[in-house]
Amino acid sequence: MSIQSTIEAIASTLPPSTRRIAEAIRENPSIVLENTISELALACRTSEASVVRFCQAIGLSGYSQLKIRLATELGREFAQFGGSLSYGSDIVETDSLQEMASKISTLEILAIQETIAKLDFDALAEVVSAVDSAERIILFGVGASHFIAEDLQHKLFRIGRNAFVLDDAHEAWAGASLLSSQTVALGFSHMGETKETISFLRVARESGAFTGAVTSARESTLVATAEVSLFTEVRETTFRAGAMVSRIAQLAVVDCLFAGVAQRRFGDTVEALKRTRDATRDIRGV
Amino acid sequence: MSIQSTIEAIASTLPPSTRRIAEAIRENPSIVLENTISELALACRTSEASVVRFCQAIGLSGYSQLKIRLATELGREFAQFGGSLSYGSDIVETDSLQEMASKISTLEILAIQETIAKLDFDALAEVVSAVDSAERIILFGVGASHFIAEDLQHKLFRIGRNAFVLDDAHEAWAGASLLSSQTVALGFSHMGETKETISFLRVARESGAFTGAVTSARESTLVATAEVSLFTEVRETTFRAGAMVSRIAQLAVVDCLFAGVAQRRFGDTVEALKRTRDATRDIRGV
DNA sequence: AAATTTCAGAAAGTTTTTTTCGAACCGTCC
DNA sequence: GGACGGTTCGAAAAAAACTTTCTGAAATTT
Repeated sequence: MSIQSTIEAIASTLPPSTRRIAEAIRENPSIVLENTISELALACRTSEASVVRFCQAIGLSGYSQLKIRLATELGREFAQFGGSLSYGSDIVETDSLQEMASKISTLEILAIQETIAKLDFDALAEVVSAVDSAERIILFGVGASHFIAEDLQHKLFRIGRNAFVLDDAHEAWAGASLLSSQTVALGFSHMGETKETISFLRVARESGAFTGAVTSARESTLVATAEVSLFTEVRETTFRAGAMVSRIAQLAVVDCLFAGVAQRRFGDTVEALKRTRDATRDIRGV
Repeated sequence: MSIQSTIEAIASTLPPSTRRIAEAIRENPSIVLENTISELALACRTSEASVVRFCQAIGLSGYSQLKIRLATELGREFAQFGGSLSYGSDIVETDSLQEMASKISTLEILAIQETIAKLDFDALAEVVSAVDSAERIILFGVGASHFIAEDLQHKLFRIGRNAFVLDDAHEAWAGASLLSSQTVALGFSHMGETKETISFLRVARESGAFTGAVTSARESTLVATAEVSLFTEVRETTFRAGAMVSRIAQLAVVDCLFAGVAQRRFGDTVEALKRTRDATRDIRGV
């Protein structure tokens, strides 16, 4: 994982003095290359010691390491994007559409990268197995997470899996209570504390279904309720409209899940997708 | 001029001791990043002073400079030759989950990048204006595109816009025929040839509504029907399950559109989103 | 309110880099 | 051959940069 995304990732968990350093680097990474540790410390109104602590916090041995790693990374970035990458800054009133788009896309890209980088593939394999062999797959999510559930349902249906999205809490509980061991129940909730989704998973689990959660909150009730959890990596702190970014990350996870199932069932995703695509082509005009 | 070619150029003119350093760096540039000046000096059977003299000979102030400049340069090289290896390979039967996830995420990231890079911001501004001032916003999409429409509807609703998703073709035509100039109609279709969506936009346009399309097909009937079109960039060629990638790109466009509208209406997205977030927090349990 | 933990900076310590300076070397000229 | 101007070179001193340690302050918990 890149240094800059690591900084992004843990910036919010850092204590004030150390965080100022993270902010400064986020705004202008080359500050590290152009300044000594003392100068950077002064610029951040802190001490050299804190800069070293910061370096260690992001997994590096010290400031010299940071210099080299960041230099490598900036060189790489420059080659790819021509130097026009703006990490992390928040959307403000005066942003042009271009600036806004660039910020949003950067954050979305970052979210996908980090989510995939940190994805627990053992957990994913478990869920894939369960979904692959289940008789029914019940999906549930409220609000924005509802669309994620629908998206997955749509895709699973296309490869012949019996996937359902339950639309409201009552239906969900009723449905959940009828589940058996041949059933997989997946709950989607960004914050991991949506009451309905938690209840849904709890009832499903009590009925003997395999239960999985997709969320960004590792320490949440939802995670405690589910047998297996898949996590998205989203930082709401830097960009306040985190809903957009969160959803993209969830979709990335869903895509991996789907691809895994599709691969198992068809050896190759191609055949199945080609088949359904041919079918949908018929109902389309010219 | 790059450091490495400078070294190449003057190596022959250097005195023996200094030249040994040039040779060593030419053979393995990263030796500079991994060693201190003393270690490098030792490895070249010479002294620290000579290393510094070498640095000055190639126009740098000292060894630290060399480290940073070389790191940047090596990073750039890697991005050009080493970083692009995993691009474009298709998902195959034997891929592990990790490989698959990496491929999917790479393609999704690529799609976002290219879509935003090529986005027509004048067209976006037009759509933002229209959505901002419209009395009603009607969205329509079939299949996977339906979720995109729903997603946007959800978001627009949260900032107080009257956005609707029409669920089937009949409803869409009935709804579209009642539209007025105070209405915005947006149609979503990945391939741009979905019959229902085209009809929807046509009827809407005939009724005097402002019509927009979001699609990846620049030469499509949908684009011809709509007043303004926003395009996604998706490389179907490399990855046959293009639906996943296409959807992510569409969402990225939708996010920009939404952010633009939110910014206009509230100056800053923050307040509106905070407000609705507070509201939804109430209905969540612990 | 006391105890504990966390955080931050001063200062000491260490490593790394830079500079200085004199010795060795080399070719040239006397 | 030996003195001389020039260059090259490395040892060692000096400076700078970096890291570690320690202590007091602040925040948090008990």
